[in-house]
Amino acid sequence: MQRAAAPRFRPLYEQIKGLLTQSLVAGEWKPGESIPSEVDLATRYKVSQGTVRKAVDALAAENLLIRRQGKGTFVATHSEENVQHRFLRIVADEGSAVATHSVLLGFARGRANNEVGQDLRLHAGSAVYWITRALHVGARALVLDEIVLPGEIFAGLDQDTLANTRGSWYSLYESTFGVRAIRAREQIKAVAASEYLAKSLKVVRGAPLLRVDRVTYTYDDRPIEWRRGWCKTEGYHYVNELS
Amino acid sequence: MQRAAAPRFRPLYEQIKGLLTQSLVAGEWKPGESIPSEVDLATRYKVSQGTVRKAVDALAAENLLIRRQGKGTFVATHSEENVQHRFLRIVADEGSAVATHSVLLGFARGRANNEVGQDLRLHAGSAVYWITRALHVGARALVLDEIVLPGEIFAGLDQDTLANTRGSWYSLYESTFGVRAIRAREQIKAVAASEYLAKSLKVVRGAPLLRVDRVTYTYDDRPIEWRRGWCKTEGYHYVNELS
DNA sequence: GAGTGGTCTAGACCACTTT
DNA sequence: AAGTGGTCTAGACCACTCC
Repeated sequence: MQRAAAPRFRPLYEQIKGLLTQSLVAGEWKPGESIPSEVDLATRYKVSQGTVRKAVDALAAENLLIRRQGKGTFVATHSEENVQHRFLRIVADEGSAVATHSVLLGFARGRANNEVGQDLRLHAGSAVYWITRALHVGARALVLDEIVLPGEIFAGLDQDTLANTRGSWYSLYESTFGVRAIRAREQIKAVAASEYLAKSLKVVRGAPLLRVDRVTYTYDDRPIEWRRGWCKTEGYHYVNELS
Repeated sequence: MQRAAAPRFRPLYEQIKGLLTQSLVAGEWKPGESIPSEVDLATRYKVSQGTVRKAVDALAAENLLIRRQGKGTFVATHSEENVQHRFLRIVADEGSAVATHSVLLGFARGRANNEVGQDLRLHAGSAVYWITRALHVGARALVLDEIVLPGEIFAGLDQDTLANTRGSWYSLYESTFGVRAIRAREQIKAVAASEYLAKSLKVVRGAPLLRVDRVTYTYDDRPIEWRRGWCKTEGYHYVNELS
């Protein structure tokens, strides 16, 4: 492979990384499938195995690929057990993961308001799906979520599909709409429960709740989902590792 | 270098990483200083430069070392401008970093209670410093922190030192006590402001606050600091990147 | 045993910083 | 020009998985 004439130096392995990402976006290899072996990729791109290796390492570090010694390199998916809670940071106070199930409360087609439109980089008034759901732990509601999805990306989404989805919604996005959630940014505030929230979450009005805003992105930092969740934190908390 | 006979395979570069970490712990290279060049280290450990490289890469990924092309590899420090906010996740709603200064409110020698003792892995009743401070933005208090430090590690700590510390306390720990904060774990809840908190933060009693518990660790996962902070989130929020 | 990713080496050369 | 980290190569061999 020829190094592109560049005003600023761009390493070969980054170019390879870009080509691999393109193939991922184009769906050449689907979530859960294995990609070609390192030697095959090296042949294909006419570089050494070491260079392919560095590109794959970078994508694995970003959780786009998963390496398995002796088996191969696989396209990451949200359906796997071990990543079910990849974006869920709420745990019980004792530290155990929460087993939640989703209860659909509302589903509507609508138009993006200013706040959502800006976060999702949509034109004002773009068509969106506006969804409300609760996350239950056993019989008790722990989180109430408002979820907004761009109509263009999730065309044809319907209520029944969502109501029947078990596990993470991100695996649904992936399998049904070919949209892969890669990273997310959360903004957290403490707020007082409104009348409606208090009733839904069975707390007193004005009770302190965690409000978690999330924008989720796919490849190339393209936003695909807007969320606002209100979470009761008695017996539960939000965890974060800093380094 | 001879590969250690091992029941389970342990890569060479991990062993080198361990040796480098030992030197860091022992203080052979101090924060801000440069470590020997890759070729020097390769000679010293009798391995190839590539192997040293991989070990250094790993430590750089953990933020223990900082690589600077053309200059060398340096021991990370908390005094640098760009890492001042390494552990501070509170930002203004517009996204700009907050410029805070610390105001010391209380300083006492005491004994660890059960909760703190457990988190800091101290024996019940161990001597600790018990500190209260506020983080101000301009004239307004934004966060109220309770900070507990093990007496053994921070022997000789006094009130004036803390009161005169500008910037992150972690640089003080580093420079004065040789204790390097490496990583931290935070647990976040929404709580209602107590009488005392309401007065300190100038909010109404019962107002929702973010309660952020943090345990900070040094090398080998040894806990060095316990914190509980209460944070007002009007105009500010806690940010987190998920991937 | 064959195929995969993972480690390690030795050497060449490039990009960046300082002298 | 010298010294540092950064890239890239080619090849050998190791560890793991599956047939």
